Amino acid sequence: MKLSKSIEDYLETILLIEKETGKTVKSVDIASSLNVSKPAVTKAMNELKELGFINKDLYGEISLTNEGKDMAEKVYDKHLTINTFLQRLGVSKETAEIDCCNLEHAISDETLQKLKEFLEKQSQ
Amino acid sequence: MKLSKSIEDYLETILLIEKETGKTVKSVDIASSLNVSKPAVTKAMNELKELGFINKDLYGEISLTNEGKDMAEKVYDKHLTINTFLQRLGVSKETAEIDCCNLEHAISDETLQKLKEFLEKQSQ
DNA sequence: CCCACAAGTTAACCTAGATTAACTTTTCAA
DNA sequence: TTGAAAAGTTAATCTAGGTTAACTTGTGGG
Repeated sequence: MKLSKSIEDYLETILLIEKETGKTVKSVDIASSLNVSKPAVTKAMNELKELGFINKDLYGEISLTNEGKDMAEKVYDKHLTINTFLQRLGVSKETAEIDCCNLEHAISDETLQKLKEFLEKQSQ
Repeated sequence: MKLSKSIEDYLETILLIEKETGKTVKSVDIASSLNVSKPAVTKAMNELKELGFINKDLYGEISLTNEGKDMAEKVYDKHLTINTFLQRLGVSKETAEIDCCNLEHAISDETLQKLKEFLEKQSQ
């Protein structure tokens, strides 16, 4: 299933807030984390619920379903791999963090795999 | 100046058609090359003209201005660099070509520079 | 030369993903 | 316990970048 950049960003953000806080996620935290408005979050959450990626009822808090968690972990894994790869290449921490947020939505599984292989070879 | 992915794609396409044919470019060729409709090209050309990147009058043919050519070359350079880099990493020709079309719009100048340095080191 | 078809444009519309304004619901501190 | 502030939702709107349908303009072969 190919998700939009936007939807991937929401999924990833929910995962990160869950990881950080260990709690269910509030809409307002997603909004401030992604720098979007509250209604933008409401709409995105409706879509994520439709897709079966989150549990949420009206005015309720947000948590990832198993399927949602899988998808979010996949996106976040790309993020981490690309970030590490770029820094290994000599890109600054700051630029690597910015770039990987964009690149993570544009990279194929095959290429991601090659990045991982490169990193493994390097660390041996 | 930060251009949209879409505008970058149009610029790059015009450059490639110019390179291939050595002539001015027809709207219909851009449409078929990018797999978009003719009206989509008309709109994009209006925007590119506004931006000073192409010369064109109503019902006329299309050519890049110096500024447009610079921008287009910059995008195409990213394309080539990323393509070469990915293949050097072991990514298949086919996937490299697909991925670099997406990645070229998402990568910073700093990261591009590091890719180039990597390729130079490799070839020494 | 002329007209049929190719090329280009215009208008109306669609979708995704945002926004602001105004409303409803929830929560927590006095 | 209650009411003000915080959180969430709804409605209306915007923008970018597409589409199709219908129109206008350009052009080359008979």
